Amino acid sequence: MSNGKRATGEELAGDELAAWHGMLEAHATLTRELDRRLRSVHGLGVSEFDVLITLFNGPGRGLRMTDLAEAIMFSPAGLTHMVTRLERDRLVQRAVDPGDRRSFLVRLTPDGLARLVAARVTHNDVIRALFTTKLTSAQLRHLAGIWAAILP
Amino acid sequence: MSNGKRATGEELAGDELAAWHGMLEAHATLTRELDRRLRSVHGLGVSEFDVLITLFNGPGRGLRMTDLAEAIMFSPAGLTHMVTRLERDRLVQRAVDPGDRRSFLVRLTPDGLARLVAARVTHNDVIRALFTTKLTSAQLRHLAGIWAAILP
DNA sequence: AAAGATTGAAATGTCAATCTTG
DNA sequence: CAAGATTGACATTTCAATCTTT
Repeated sequence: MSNGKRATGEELAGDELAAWHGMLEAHATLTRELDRRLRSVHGLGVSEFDVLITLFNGPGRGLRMTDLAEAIMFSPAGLTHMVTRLERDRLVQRAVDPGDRRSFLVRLTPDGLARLVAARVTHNDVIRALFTTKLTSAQLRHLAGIWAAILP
Repeated sequence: MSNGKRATGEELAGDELAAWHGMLEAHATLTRELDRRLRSVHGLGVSEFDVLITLFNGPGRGLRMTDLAEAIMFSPAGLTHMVTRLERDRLVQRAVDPGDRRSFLVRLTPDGLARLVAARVTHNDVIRALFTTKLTSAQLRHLAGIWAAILP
């Protein structure tokens, strides 16, 4: 019984340990390299890229602060700080939501759109080079199923 | 062609996108919950736990700063700050390496060992509850193989 | 000079408290 | 009062520069 699942209280071992530890290592390795490349080539960190791509995919290239924070798994305060930086760099713009004046709509500026489009190429290249092209189609399919089973 | 791998320059889509995005979401979700639980029950964050468990697995319950930093994927400076905090809390102890006086050996104290042993139960319980028990044995095996294919 | 480690400054993100609008 | 967002204080981690030993 050197592999497989164990009972509560026992140590993680075998595939259980490899599955968990592998995710930690893979995540750290991939996001660090992605961050390094995005930062050196485009002056954007992974977090900044996530904001821009999420806005890009939103209706009208924009989103409310709350919805944006939820989408990228940021705290409200954290997002405020980040958007303040991005607005200073003229990549996004805030405007009061006419429908609910408590809300701010964040939108990509033309500069932000241009930076995003350029960075997206690097982003996808890195992910393919370090991740998806190292896996078979079956492995990619399995992985998608695994995340679906774990996430609510 | 709504699934599978794409050529360079194209957008991530289908299983490729699900595999990548799923890892980001799963990692964030799992490590946050793990951190919350470890912190509230044992007063340890995930990073602190990683240091303690890595020392525990080291020869003689200790490691050199450099080797410890490498094992937990920390920068040298980051590890120095962290070990300073852990030493203040009497969970680890630094001592000059007799063999090479540039090095410091970090060791678990009795307090550190006790905290680790207690926290490890919570740690393993959370990982099983949120992760490994939601997957079949085949999925765990696939996952282990996937990380092996990606990591160098 | 190179390796091991540390120091202080800077960047990033979270929490608690607060302000405004619904 | 609840929801949306912000503010300031704090914790954590990294980078560049530095110190000591090999």
